[in-house]
Amino acid sequence: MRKDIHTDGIPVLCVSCEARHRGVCGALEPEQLVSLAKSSHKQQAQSGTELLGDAERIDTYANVLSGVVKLTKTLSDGRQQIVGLQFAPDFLGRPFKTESDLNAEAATDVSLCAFPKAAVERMMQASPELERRLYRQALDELDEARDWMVTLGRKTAAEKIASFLLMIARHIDPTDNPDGDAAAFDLPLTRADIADFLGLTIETVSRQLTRLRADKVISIENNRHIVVPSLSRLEARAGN
Amino acid sequence: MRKDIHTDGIPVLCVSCEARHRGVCGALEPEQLVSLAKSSHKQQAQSGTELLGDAERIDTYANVLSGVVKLTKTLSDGRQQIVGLQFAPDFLGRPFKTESDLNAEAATDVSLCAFPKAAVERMMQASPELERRLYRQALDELDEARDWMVTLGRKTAAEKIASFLLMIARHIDPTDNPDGDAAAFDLPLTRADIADFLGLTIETVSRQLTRLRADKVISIENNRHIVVPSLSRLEARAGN
DNA sequence: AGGCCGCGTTGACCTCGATCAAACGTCATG
DNA sequence: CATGACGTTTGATCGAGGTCAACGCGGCCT
Repeated sequence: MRKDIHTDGIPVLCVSCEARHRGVCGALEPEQLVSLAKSSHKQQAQSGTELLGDAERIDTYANVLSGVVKLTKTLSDGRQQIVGLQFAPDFLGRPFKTESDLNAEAATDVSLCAFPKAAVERMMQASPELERRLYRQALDELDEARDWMVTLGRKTAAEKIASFLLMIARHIDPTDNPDGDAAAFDLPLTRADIADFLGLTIETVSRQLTRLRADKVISIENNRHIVVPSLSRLEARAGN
Repeated sequence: MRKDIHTDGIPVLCVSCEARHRGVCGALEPEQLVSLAKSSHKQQAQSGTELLGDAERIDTYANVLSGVVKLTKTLSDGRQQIVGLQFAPDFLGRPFKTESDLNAEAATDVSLCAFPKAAVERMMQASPELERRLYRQALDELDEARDWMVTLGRKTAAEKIASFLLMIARHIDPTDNPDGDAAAFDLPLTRADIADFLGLTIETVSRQLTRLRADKVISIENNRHIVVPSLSRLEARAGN
């Protein structure tokens, strides 16, 4: 599905963006791509690793090539909230700002294509098309954030879990089910992460998952692998 | 503070944007401004009016000149969540999309400077500077949305109310208090709106406000006018 | 006047989800 | 093997906030 091309021995991995019409590279001319690729480096990170310099001095942009990155915010007493999840081939970084109170952390093992901030911003000046793409992604993220505000503010725990599973199912597994009503995927988050994402506790997350299993809406293998026989039955529990 | 200029008898009201370095007009050359102003029209709306065509077929962009606009989402059973508040001189509209499940409604009496979508998008093509500004506003809104996700997901009712009052205080009343620790303002929202904004019920909102008043953190006049003797004491209750 | 409606407050009660606590399975380690 | 760390599940209990209900207040109608 993804074809990696190489230039000067440097893999222009972010070609994968183009496949889903998002991200940086689809917007650039070939010679611009090469120039950007020269300043980039591929980066692997294990689950749990902090990315992008621990929320201070953001000098790196990156494309997510595989895995899931969680964006978190933490209150002074330790309460935490996940405010965004970035899947491949999302773009990671905050233009026009050098600092942020956001933390980016690898939720699963992650591979990134990282660029120095300066290179991307230079490229953005040169290519209105690139800027347009980043603008679009920001608007998409804004839409997603607002959707989750409804989930956080107005849905019950059961509805939150159902909504979360649906969201994951939409991001993963679009491959082998030819528009069937079923889905199967590995959860990219631990129970603790799911709790931080939904504004719940791990116990509540666990109980609600158990309840969905007892009701035959999902089945769970190895605590991580989820099988959804009928997405529409799951949707009926999401409360939209 | 705001100076309205006139061109061909059409008031280019959105000059007010420039005053706060945001919005459409500051990014345009004078002749572009005139062209845009010709296609614009000022619009007044009473509190409660639906704006931008009831969430379908968004064909209008607008600058908020005065008042507050609430962006809401509603679940099928009627539960509602406010996902954004737009103050002057924010820009209202969703580029690159013709529909949205968002509702825009006047929270207070509002005056707008409305443009046909086509005119703004044409102008955006011509002026990278304009697009850049809109991009920046989208990123700012994203930051705000993520801040509120923390509030919605992880704060107690008391902390939510304190955070809300602080947010309002920052948006209104920056004028007469020369960086003092005090503030005073009229709430632009009803109790029901505050509840929808914070993911609470009106009763809880009312109780928490009463509690803040009992603790002398705020005083309330006419149910709408709030006086905050010490913003830092209020901040201590916001739980950040 | 009286009555009604929209908005806000207050009280009594209950429920959903948090909290506290214990135990389980699966690893990697000594 | 035992040991411990980690993620997860399950149970018992508690409390913050929701629900239901009554009432107060001011404005606007006829």
